[in-house]
Amino acid sequence: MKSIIEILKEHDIAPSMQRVKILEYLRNYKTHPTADMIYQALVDDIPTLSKTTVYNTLKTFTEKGILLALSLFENEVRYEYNKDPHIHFKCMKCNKIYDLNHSFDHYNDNLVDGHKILEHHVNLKGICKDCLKVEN
Amino acid sequence: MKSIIEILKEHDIAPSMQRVKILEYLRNYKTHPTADMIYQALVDDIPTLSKTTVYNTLKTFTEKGILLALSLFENEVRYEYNKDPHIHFKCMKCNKIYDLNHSFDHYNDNLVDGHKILEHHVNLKGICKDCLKVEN
DNA sequence: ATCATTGCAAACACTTTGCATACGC
DNA sequence: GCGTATGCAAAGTGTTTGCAATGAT
Repeated sequence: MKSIIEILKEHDIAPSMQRVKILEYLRNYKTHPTADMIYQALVDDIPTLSKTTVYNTLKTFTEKGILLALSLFENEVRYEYNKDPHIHFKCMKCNKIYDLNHSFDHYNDNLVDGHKILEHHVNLKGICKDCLKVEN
Repeated sequence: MKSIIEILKEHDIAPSMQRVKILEYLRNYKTHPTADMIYQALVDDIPTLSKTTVYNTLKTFTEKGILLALSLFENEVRYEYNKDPHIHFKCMKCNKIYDLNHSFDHYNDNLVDGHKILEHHVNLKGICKDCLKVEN
């Protein structure tokens, strides 16, 4: 597996402690965290960490194409590292967000009603496998 | 066409000037406005209108099922009245949001990877018909 | 020494809350 | 008159900005 530092360099980003830890976190935990969740997770490890740095870093990563910024179902931005085609599913009970590996080429490079489609985001909502178990 | 007051009563909402105007606006202008856009559009007509009332009203309408609150592509909530099945398309150039009448029953009442799907939101992004014309 | 990154504090934008006033039946 | 809707002001979130201190080469 490629090292975090390699990935940063490939994207023309100078490695720093904070940047490495943040990207590492996003690569390890595919939980679509918010900036605040990332901050909370890392501040024990880097006590001087500031939220500003987290925001700056996420912005840089997103601009350079390492991360994807998601507006899923609520009014907050979530970030993810995974770039493989997939869709999102959010459980209405436990609020967990799952990646589903349903590729969805339906609209790729296509014209729909005369509009040129460049991206598509499919967000599903319902009750997840685990919560269904608890219900029954 | 059903009157706004009828619709309100059907949903157990006491009609008031503000409520009527807000729902009227959303029924007439299918632009997926934010709370602020609605406020700006109506404040000339109702000079005493407050944003709190707009927020309260949108919340009530959403809870009672008259409106749908959308987290489309940015970090802000947009509201729509239209409940027919459709998907959203946002132009990356002019930022306009279109409704596309592609019903999308693909995932309806379905289990995907063991999760029970209750809602789906399909958001497309690209260049709209009009902006394509300007480009060429 | 230079240039970029970090991080505090303050500003900002959007939304919610507390509460007194006003309205409608 | 009573109960609800309204709207001001203040508080609460999530995020951005200005800028001085720090860090890396």
